[in-house]
Amino acid sequence: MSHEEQTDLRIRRTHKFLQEAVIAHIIERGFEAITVGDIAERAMINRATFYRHYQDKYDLVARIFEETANHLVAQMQPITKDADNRPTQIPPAIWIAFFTHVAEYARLYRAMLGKNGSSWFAARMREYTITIMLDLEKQWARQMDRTIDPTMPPELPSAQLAQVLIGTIVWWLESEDPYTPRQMATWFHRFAFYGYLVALGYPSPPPERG
Amino acid sequence: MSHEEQTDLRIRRTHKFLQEAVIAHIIERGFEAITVGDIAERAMINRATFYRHYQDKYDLVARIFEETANHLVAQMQPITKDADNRPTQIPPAIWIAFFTHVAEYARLYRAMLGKNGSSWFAARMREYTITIMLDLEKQWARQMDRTIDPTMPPELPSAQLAQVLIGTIVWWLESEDPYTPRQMATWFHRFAFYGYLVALGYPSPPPERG
DNA sequence: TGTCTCGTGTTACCTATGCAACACCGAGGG
DNA sequence: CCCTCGGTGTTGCATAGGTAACACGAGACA
Repeated sequence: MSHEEQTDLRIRRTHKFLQEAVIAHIIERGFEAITVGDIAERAMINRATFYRHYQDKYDLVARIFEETANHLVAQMQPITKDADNRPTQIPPAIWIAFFTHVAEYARLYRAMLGKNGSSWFAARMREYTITIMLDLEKQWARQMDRTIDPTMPPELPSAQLAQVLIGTIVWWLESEDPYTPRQMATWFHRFAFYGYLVALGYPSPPPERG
Repeated sequence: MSHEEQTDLRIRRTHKFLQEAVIAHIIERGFEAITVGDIAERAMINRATFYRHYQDKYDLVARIFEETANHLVAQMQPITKDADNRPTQIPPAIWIAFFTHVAEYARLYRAMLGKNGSSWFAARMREYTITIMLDLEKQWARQMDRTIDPTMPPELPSAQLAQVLIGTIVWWLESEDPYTPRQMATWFHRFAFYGYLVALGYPSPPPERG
């Protein structure tokens, strides 16, 4: 964050324009048809400069998701524990923000995750979500007492959660009905997080509020 | 034009972003309230870089108009003479393009030319229109035979034309009714250009078409 | 009155980017 | 078969731009 703020203005500009350009192109023509030259031209960035920042177009798209995800996670700090030592904010505003982001770039995510999408992107998104959740678990473990089944692979709940998240998004994007980000956040959270918290060792799911 | 194309990509970017930034700020907050720092920050351009390209915010806005005007003039080349050796294309498509541009940046021009506008901008716009018209007259003079009243100051018709143009724009922007750019182009041309051409020495106004 | 803040211009130094050229590769196409 | 063509990825050099600092002037305000 503040780490991001103090990078050279030119670098921030370059990242921004390349990201906007590739998103626009994905929406218009799909991902596979795009060349690095297309992206660079639209972004008004020299192609050589592209390679100084990203390995290829896959790297660029992957980092777009990662950066927004990081941004969202950074806002997750206000998660606190309630009187019973359980996470509050249910469904967390952060998930509403996340689904709002997905809605905003619906055509992008549909292009990347849908039937003609790039499977590497779904895989990458899953991977990254897992690492994020593992990090968050460590923070929470510091904050709360909980007893974990020692035979359970520790990354399993995160993998399950990531899978539910992507599945929810795909279903949403292909759904006919215009459900709101808040609805999706609620339903995702209700389904995924209670099982997730129980899997992590919380004896009973916290009550729903908000 | 091709001159513009071969300038350094960074310079084109910088100009573009500074121009977009100042226009957005003018529309939002008016011209006088803006500082160079505001423009630079919004454009993601360092303030020092601003001064490498423009003297101050006045210079920037003036050049925006001048560049669009130059662009429009460059498209005026297809003006030809008809069988009677008079300019064709009436009302010229170029004036429709011009009023379309004004419509697009209506809030900008309203802010700059309206009652609370900056009088220097109107003056600058008038000046620049005059120089453009004088240049065009020279080209036409090469192409056509015409007899000019030798006692008439040669820049007067251009000054009159510029004044009519600005007056037409101001009236349009403050008008309640949504006249189209084509209508405005027609009415401007009908009023201003016939007198203009006669003043330049054409014995009779060309017939209306298009 | 002094000084504090804010906007303006300007400068010296460093760096990110543009540009042009290059080799490489895979897909067509004669 | 060779051959072009388009896209990839890389490199050396020139330069536009970022950064931080500076002096200056014009209010605001005690």
